[in-house]
Amino acid sequence: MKFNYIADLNPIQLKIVTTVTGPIIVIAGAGSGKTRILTYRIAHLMNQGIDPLHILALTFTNKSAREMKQRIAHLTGNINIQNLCIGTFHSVFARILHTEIYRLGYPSDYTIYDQKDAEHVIKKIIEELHLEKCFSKPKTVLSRISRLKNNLITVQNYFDNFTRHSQNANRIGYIYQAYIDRCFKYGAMDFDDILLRTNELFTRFPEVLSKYQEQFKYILVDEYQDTNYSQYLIIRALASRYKNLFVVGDDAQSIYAFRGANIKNIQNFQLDYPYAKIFRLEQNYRSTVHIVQAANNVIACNKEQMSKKNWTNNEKGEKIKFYGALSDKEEGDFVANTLFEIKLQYKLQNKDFAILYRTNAQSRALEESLNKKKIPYKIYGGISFYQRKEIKDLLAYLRILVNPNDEEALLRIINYPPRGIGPSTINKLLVTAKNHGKTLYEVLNNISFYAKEMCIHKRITAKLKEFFVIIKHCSIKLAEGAYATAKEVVKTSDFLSDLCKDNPTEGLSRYENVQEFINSIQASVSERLGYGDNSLSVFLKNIALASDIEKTDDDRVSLMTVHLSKGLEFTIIFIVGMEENLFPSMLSVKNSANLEEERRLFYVALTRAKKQVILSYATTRHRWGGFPSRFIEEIGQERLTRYVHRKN
DNA sequence: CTCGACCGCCTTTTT
DNA sequence: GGCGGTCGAG
Repeated sequence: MKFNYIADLNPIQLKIVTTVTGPIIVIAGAGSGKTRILTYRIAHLMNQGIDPLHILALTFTNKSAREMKQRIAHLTGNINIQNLCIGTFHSVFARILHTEIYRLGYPSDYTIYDQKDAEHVIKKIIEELHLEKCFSKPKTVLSRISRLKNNLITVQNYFDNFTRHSQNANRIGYIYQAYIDRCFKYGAMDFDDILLRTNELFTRFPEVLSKYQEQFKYILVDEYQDTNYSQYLIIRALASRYKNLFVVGDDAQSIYAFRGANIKNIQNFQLDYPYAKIFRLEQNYRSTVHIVQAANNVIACNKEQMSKKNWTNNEKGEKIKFYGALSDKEEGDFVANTLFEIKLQYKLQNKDFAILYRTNAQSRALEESLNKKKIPYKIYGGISFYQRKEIKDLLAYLRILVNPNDEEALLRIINYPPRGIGPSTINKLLVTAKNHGKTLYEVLNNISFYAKEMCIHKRITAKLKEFFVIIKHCSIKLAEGAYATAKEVVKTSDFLSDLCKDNPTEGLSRYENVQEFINSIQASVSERLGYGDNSLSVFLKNIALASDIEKTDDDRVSLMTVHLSKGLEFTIIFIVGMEENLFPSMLSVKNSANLEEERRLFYVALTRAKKQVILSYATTRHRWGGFPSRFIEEIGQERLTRYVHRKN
């Protein structure tokens, strides 16, 4: 299979794509053809006769993994494309753990906890240790623990080196210990555990590491500037035998420090691999001169950065536009109206436009305005489909069937829909389980035996039995697959009747969500047919790591946070909410490192656009509102025009 | 002891 | 504007 490297790539790109072995780092400016490099390189490896089984490509989002796979399939004509391992760190290593984790005492059908699940476990631990006064927000505690895990700091390590006789630090240590124990007992892992346990696996079982070193002889990492220490160690371990490690990144686009991303990973690559070849891609093929220069002006305000000169041969284009609105509502109307006009003027499609914002909460005002104008849109991210209450409830039923130790899931549904099992009964159950060293599931399974000791009413015992019959009944269906099981859960748990109770319209949409979910199971199961795996278990892991159901690719305006927009491009970009304390966020302005990350975030936003960027802010907004962002000034007068305020 | 209604909270960003 | 927590009724 051949494709035309020469015509599609510039000389540097060609060199990068065809240098097959050894460590390579590419510093790739925005719009410099990074995705093209990655896809062509993988296609080239395959054309050189390298078995796709030996190639591992790690991306930052599932979406980019999917897109990359499609492009490679296109380039290579589909040879063995399904053997190619492309995915996010989390999805790739979750899959590896599925086969290897038994070595660490976890079940292969382990459950993956999302942030809300993890927060809830932390919350219960705080309550049990009576530390509510010290830590009112589980979220904060979880993020501290997350930092420790991402830096592979064990509990012991933490107590030895980081607590320094501070009482609060010690308390965090106790919660950390309890959290790890509990997750292990539940057969559960949070997102950080997937990376942490992979490291543990590779360290404790060299033969396992060796196996995957042999499998993944060629490793490619996208968005290397956003890897954390835990991810860095995994890559280093896997690549240490063959050293065919190819990383791409741009320090100017590092926007995940809050999640533990460490910019040193990219800066120190050449220390780890002294013979690494380094390439720079500085020509921007995406944007106009005005956009590239505006972005350069903005990023130049940062002190911490590797120097580079991004430039373009593209047309000059139009200046960045800036509009001041009176309210968030009016800002939405401005965006909808302007979008509509530009679309007619340049004969564009809806999907040529994206509207970007700093926080998910900003999407609502935009939705209303777009609806008024009848402009179809799609919101990415936000409260994802799988995080909706009704879906999480249904998921909890499925989780408990696959992994009976998942107490978090069990507690979620033991009284949902309401069946008369309240907090005090649940507490008795927990105490009994603890006293006998049993799991909650085991106690329920044998409730007649424990009922007397627990001093519960016959009526309540009956309720508990009734509940457990539902669980048992559904687990019989497991053999028939995920789809049949989910349908059985909905049927026997009386799930749907509860949905419409309070609010008929909202209830209907919840009902539809459940329907859609069931359908998606069916689709996913038929897709996966023949894998010979417990389909429900695999399905649950996949959706824990997927952010959303992919909708069909129709003609809609895209709405998303700036974070989610990284790696994407659109003809026209709107960036709304350009206000001090919103963008940059108020939590970042006190600290220069955080402010610089916000600035990189704005840099990412600007460089998504091919032809035009339109900025706006509102003087009043639900909570904040106010003054134009400092970033507006940083664009530079020669790149910016301000709208004269129109009265509508 | 459980359920449902109401009140007040808080709002970065994500695998 | 959505969620969790609290309080009063059954």
